[in-house]
Amino acid sequence: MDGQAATKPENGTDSAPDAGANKSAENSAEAVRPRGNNRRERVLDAAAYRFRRQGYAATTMRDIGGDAGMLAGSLYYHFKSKNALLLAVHEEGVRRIAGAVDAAVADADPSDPWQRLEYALAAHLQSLLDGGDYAQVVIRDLPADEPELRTELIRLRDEYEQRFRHLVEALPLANEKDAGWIRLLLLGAANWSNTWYRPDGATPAEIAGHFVRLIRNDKSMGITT
Amino acid sequence: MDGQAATKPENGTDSAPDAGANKSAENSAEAVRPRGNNRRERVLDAAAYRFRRQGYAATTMRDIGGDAGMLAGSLYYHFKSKNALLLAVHEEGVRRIAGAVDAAVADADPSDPWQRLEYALAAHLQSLLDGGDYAQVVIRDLPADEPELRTELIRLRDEYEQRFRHLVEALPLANEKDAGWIRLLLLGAANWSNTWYRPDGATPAEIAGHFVRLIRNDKSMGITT
DNA sequence: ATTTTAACCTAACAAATGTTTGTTTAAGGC
DNA sequence: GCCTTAAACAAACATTTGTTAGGTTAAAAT
Repeated sequence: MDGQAATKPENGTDSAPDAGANKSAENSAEAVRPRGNNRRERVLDAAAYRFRRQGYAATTMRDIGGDAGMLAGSLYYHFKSKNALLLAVHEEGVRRIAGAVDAAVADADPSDPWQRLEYALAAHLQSLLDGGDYAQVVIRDLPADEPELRTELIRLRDEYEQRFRHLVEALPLANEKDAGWIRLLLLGAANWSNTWYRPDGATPAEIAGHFVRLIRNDKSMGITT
Repeated sequence: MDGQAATKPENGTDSAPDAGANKSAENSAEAVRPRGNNRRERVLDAAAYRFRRQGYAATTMRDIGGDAGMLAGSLYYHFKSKNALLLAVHEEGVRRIAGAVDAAVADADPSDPWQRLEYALAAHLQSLLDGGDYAQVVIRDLPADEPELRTELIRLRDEYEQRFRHLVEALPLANEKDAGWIRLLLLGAANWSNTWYRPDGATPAEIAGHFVRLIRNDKSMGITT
């Protein structure tokens, strides 16, 4: 009984990220040449996509494989375990969001610490809300089991948030002790924003502007020009 | 026949919430009379405990059963499914945190909307940080699968947060449009606080005080007395 | 043409999962 | 004493899980 090809996954039931890349576009060397490790990127994209929507525990290797256009077992050619996949997503996420924030800060007026903070917060929000799934996973997905992995992921995130610690400490505040609270207030509200953010509402830059303005008020003291 | 008692879980391997209630205290009617539905409460406590630490997806019915002092199958006498357990934890959590906030607001000066907001935020933080596991689950655990359940859980939380909408709208603001941003800023930062909160640091009331003060500044306009 | 190798598939494994079914225990009412 | 019933157990169930082992394909190197 049974045994008649019960499982036939073939390709994902719902192509999530972009499972249609190997069509008939054989112009030169893209679809017909999986020689480069561009498939690993697809796998990572699929993992980030699923981890963001369902969380780590609720995501199966078959989910990821389906989205990446391969079977679950094939994933182990690119990553040695599910944990390794999560770690890779986190690392890439931190890389992206940190790069975005650094670039935004570099664009700001070096003599205006409030603007620097606002630009950084806007980039943080942009990465989190409109940017891909990677940043979201970094912020939200911290599995409780496997404490070693958890420690490593927290270390990655703390290293990133260090930037905001410096940005806030550079503010001209009446009470320097407020720096820590301002950072916790802004970063916490930002990291929570995905629960209420709507693409048709305020943009990340606008949100950052509102948040910074609310706590700025007249707290600045120097900066006369 | 047989009866070698292969599996003998008896009581949890690590008594998590408080698995030591049926000792030898048979004073009148507690340990010897499981007639009341006091076991259901233990099950709910265990579920809240696990859901908070591991999240919904990573928690197994055997985990909960172990903590509650029974086998996984026995849980189905009290709750008809794992989803039902999560829903019950959410309902109880909303009941508790809403009750705490309402009580705190009732204690505040009715003519001082800033104090009312601060007290409410303090109670919210207290429930979230020092209060049991229920409130934490309400805030953090929203499983993505089973959209019906998710919708119901979000409805529960939104109903609760409605209180803050009213509290913020009662503030004497220079720009009324800021009410929404203030609510998102404060509530977001509060809901994120469990990632950095340490019991030996600032108390929930102190945290609420700092947060409210940071955005208050001189935004108030009425309230001369 | 042959070999190599990156990339993937097929097929299974053992363990864990949520849940169900039938049975047992013990307390309380009659 | 018997009967009812709340509460739990014991044992399985059908899937699903992460992971592995060996086979297959096609492009690249020799």
